Amino acid sequence: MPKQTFYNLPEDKRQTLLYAAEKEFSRVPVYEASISNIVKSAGIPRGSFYQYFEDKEDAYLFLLSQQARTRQGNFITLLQKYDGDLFDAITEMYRLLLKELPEQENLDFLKNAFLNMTHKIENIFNRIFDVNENREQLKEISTLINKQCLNISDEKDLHHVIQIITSVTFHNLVEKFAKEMSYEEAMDNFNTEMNLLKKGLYK
Amino acid sequence: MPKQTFYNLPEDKRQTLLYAAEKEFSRVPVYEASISNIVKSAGIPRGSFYQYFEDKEDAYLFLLSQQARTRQGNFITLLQKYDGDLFDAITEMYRLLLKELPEQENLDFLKNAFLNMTHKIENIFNRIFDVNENREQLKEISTLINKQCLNISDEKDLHHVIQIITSVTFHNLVEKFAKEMSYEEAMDNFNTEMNLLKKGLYK
DNA sequence: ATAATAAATGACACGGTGTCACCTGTCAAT
DNA sequence: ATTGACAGGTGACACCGTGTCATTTATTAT
Repeated sequence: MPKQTFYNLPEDKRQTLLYAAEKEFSRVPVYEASISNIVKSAGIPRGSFYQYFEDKEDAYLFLLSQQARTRQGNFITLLQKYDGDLFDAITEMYRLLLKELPEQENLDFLKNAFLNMTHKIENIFNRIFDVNENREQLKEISTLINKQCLNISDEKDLHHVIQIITSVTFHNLVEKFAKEMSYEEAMDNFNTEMNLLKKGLYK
Repeated sequence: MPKQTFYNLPEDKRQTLLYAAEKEFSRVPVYEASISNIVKSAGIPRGSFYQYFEDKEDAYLFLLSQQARTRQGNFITLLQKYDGDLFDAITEMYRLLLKELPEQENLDFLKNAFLNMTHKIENIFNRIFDVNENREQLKEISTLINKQCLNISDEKDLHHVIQIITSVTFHNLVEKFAKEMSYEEAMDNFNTEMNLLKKGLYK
């Protein structure tokens, strides 16, 4: 959290600083961003930055959550609009996000936020469950899975199902570590989610 | 990718170096890890490190993929064991992973790998779709959603469904950026996955 | 024995971080 | 008007990490 001094700042100076920070975080991912660039661009001395923020991350998370907050509320509204259809609401939300993105001046900022290491790790994770190593394997898997599955009609669907399961598994794993869950807790969550997924896909 | 010189190294020296790197990446997340510590711990001069690897990330990704590779093959075997039941296979895989984790000497390494920034960003992302702001909202959402949904019986399930959708959405978003997909491509993928999810949950 | 090639080495230039002793401006009390 | 106290401003500095490169050393081929 920014320090009190940050909030005591006159509006224009605060905006200048935030703008400089956003510019820097748009240029490169957080871990490559430098405070030196921010203060240079904002025209404030180095020491002042530390008067306002704990460190680089502090400023970054403030910006991120500030941007997130502007989207608050949308979801409920959309849910009402689509009469409780969760998927229609979320699809609309996703669509809006993608649609607005190219026009958004903070596109690079968001891009960096989402790319930030994550995809590298997900790629590695995908490798653990890699089923695309060669066509033979995929055929084999397809045959095996079709014994059980109702809804997977073609290869594209199979790929997507694996995507879904991978991302949910990944999410569970990250959550387990982040919230320091016990083995039992983690398995319990995982099973609940897998069962929900299962219902839709099985004979 | 490590350079050729790395592979030319005598086995014991290579192991010492890898061990030192793993130790450092277990101590802190990649972006905090330092080459200085690795070379000090491995007892090699700084310049040598750059003889073997491009940079820190290079060594890190090598270690990660090396560890991932040891799990290769498991998945197909499990799939056969469970006669093509995708969920049983993946659940078993997850279970094994969690079960083995505490005994694994590289626990901290894996922990850092999964925590590495990701959860911070996911948390922010969750905030965008935040439906847990207050009980009232959750009730409201629950009522709305139950008009459409078949399988969500209690609040816990609702929470998990939202988790699933969030993580799939998140995954799609990261993928879109990582693979520089067009709007159409991204929406297409997203819709396919949402439809697969939908089938299981709707009246 | 010699040349050629590959690898090893560590000092160094560069750039970034966070701190701290000191400076400045403001404002209430005298 | 003067003082002191205090919040905030400032930038030089100590420290640490990166990647490079000229030089040295080892290895191999001729």
